[in-house]
Amino acid sequence: MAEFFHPSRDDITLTGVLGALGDQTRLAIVRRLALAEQGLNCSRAAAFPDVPKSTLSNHFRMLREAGVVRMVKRGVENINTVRREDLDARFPGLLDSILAAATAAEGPIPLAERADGAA
Amino acid sequence: MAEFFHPSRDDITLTGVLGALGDQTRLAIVRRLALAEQGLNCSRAAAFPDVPKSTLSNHFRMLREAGVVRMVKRGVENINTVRREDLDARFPGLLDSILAAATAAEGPIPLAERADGAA
DNA sequence: ACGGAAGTTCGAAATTACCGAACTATTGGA
DNA sequence: TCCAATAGTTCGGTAATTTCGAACTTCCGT
Repeated sequence: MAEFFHPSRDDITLTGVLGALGDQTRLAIVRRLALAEQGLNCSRAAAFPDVPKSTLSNHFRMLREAGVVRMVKRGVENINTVRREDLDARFPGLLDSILAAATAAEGPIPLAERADGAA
Repeated sequence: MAEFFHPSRDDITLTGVLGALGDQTRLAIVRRLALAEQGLNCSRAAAFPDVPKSTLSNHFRMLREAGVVRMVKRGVENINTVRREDLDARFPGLLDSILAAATAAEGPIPLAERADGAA
């Protein structure tokens, strides 16, 4: 399969980003990715037992096409990272304020859901 | 008609707010409302000739139910204001960073679209 | 080559958004 | 008081989007 499509930095739109993050599942994914240093595959970034994987695949595609997440194939898995530099360059402070708001309103990501595998 | 439903401050959700603002029309409405000192009726806040009024009515309802906008009946019109205090209390800095990102990425609201009637 | 792991794609069903038409409520004027 | 205009809402059908199970593809280890 060919590489994934990613919008260039200047093609990232504010409403696109807000819409992508305006969903519980996708926001949770991005929160986990933001915690991870080196990127996470889809299964680790989105370990929600109740959400079918086809739905999760769609969520990752939405995040990618909105310019929030970069996806790179590595073997059998896709490594996802938050496009922090691009987002910070285009919308300074936005991502941090959203992540801070998520933490303030909903608390830190529970340990059981931590992507780094820490117990 | 009864009063409009508004979520209490603590019932405002982050994904609700982001979803409400993740739309060109609704973000433009909120940008205008944020500029206005004393609130605007729907027609002034959303002077988009190409958007039907039933659609605009739905947009205002979404903004209201997400907790972004407060609506008060005054005579034949509804006065809309951004719920700035509630939003700032619940998600400090979020609204400002979104408005700043909108201005940075799309520029200031054009004079012809200014809600204060200034030429 | 086989089997498992990780995701994607497809298609149908469910949900949601859009918009024209009709309706309600309020105000100002004849 | 009655009429018309203004400002929005509601309703109903259609269009667009989202969801999700099943089948498929790709890659890696054995």
